[in-house]
Amino acid sequence: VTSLSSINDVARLVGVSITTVSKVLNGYPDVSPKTRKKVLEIINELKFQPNVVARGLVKGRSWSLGIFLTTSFDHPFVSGVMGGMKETLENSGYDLIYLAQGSKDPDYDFLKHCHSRNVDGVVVFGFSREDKNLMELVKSELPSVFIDTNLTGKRAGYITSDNRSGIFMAMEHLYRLGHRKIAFISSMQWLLPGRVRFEAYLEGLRKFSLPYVSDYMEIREHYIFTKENGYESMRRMLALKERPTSVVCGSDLMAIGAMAACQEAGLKVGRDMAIVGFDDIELASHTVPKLTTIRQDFKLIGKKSIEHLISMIKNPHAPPPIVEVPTQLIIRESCGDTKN
Amino acid sequence: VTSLSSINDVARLVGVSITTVSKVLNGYPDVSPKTRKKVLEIINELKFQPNVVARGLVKGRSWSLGIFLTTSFDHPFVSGVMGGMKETLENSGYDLIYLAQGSKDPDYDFLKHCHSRNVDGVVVFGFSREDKNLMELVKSELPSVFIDTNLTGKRAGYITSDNRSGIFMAMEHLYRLGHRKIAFISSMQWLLPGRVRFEAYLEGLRKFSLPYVSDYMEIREHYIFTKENGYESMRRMLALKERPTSVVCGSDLMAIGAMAACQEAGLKVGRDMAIVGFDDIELASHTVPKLTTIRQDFKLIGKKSIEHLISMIKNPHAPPPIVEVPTQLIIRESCGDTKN
DNA sequence: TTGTACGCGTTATCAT
DNA sequence: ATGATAACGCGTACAA
Repeated sequence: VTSLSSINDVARLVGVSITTVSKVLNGYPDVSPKTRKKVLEIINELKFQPNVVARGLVKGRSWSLGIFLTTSFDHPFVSGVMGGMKETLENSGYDLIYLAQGSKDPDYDFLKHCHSRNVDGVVVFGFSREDKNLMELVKSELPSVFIDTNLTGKRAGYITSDNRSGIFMAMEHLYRLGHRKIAFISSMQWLLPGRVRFEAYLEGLRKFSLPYVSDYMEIREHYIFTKENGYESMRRMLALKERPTSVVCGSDLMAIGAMAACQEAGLKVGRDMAIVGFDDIELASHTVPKLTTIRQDFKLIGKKSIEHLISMIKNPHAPPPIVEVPTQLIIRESCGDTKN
Repeated sequence: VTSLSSINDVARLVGVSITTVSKVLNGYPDVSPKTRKKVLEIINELKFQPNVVARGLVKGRSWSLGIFLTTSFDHPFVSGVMGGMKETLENSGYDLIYLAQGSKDPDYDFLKHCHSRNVDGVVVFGFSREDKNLMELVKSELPSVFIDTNLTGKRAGYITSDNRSGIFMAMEHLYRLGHRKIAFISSMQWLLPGRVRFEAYLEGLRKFSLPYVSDYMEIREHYIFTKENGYESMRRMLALKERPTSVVCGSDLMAIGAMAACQEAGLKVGRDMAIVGFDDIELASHTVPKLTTIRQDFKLIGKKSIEHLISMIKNPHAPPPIVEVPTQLIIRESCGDTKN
């Protein structure tokens, strides 16, 4: 679909060349006041608006950003982050193009798709850093921001949460409450957050001089941050002769699954077992008992990713972002530390 | 950003005109096998991919769809529906452009934005049907699909849930359980789902020969489907001399708020008060007691909206959709009908 | 079978 | 102050 009225129509009706119209459109000074006035009138009359696509073709700037997704939109993390993007997008002049990747095509190419759509920059969501498509993007000249994938390049940076501190806060909280047997249930080693959280857990063990007990670690490779996996892992832990008194989970959903396993086993979460989650999704404040968790600032992640992307586009020398958005310990009831 | 290599580069390297390259690109028969072969080779070598934007300029088809949002991405309804869109989008050849509306500009124009971006069609999410922007869209030639707004035009249709049946199912369920005092807490008369649900409630009253008690209806105009509003409304109801024994809520969040109000008043939901929600968001199955609710098929709504939009684009005579996606009663615990 | 010329809607250079 | 003209990357009728 093309514009109903083009710059040609405006020019014709005013009786000037399209060059002149273009000049008033772009605020050039060399056009007489009366001509400018007439042009503006016709523009209003015709409800004309310049075609940003055609403009992009000649200017080399499309005023559009691309976004790639692995998981779907209906995922608290994705939708939360995109919520943050939306606000930054408005009034920025940029539109956001969801680049739908055909799952059919085996050698589908991210970079090609970007060029084909003329996007000025791209946001990439939660892919593995080994993905050859990402490697290509990183090496390219296209400004790109990765969320939760620690890839960098001349024009590529990333945004993620400060997962390390998050895990530390969780462990410190438990430690202060007297826990010495702190288990860990998490997922997906091959994605940044999974890796970092696990490493932080190990580091935390040393930090608080806690013993390394491999039975207390459930982080199978193929794991995903789901309720079901949390449930299964917790069941295994509960079957241990000497079971942990507390568990740090890689996600709220896993924590919720773990809570279910405890309740099923007749344990009271918050008294017999302390559990802390990660994310602080809506659900976390609605469980019984309410979940103590590490909050990720979804909106800020989204906001920063767009801000940095635009900044890189505007300024060729802007350094690619490497930012860790602070996490926060939200104390509720699942560690038994409140009156309940 | 423009393509690294253009059709010109290919032509030059092969030693033919760009016309010939274009022909192999578009599968024209009139090109010799060897020429075609050479062209294909260079295309691979250069990792060339035609610029879909430039192509759109000349063909009048951009292979892109627009989407307007009132609320943000981080809303169970929006993200759920978009999840359904995603799957249909992949392999469809279309990309989805989030059209960010500058909140600054008072006379920002949807249609203009669409033309400016050359989108082939547009999905509009949850605006009021009185919105002048929507009126303009409906009257235009641009294929458009409205979600939860019953607007139609020559090239415009809508998709929504079968809210009416949903409310009926809820009321019938309560009626069968013996309830005769069925209250209604809902919101936003000016949006389609709000209106339909309320009308269905009134109709249900007649259907089941229940008395019209205005005290049992909380549907203030400015209301939004939030937990807080559900909470407030329930409190008011509980203060009634003769209070209802059951409540149908316009959303799960409202139902959750209502549950909180009941518990605060010392009532046991499921025994002293039956509550049914609407939506079946993730949260609904995690409340205590678990929420009985009317499920909307988010994904199907998303799927259908894209399918119909594409079909309208491909076929100028395709009738605009007017579809109501079935809803479903999900019986859990909040009406006291299960062992708990 | 191949290439010329024009057009899509716009901006930019350079005369006039 | 204004307007040809070329260009952006591509498709296509028509001529060769």
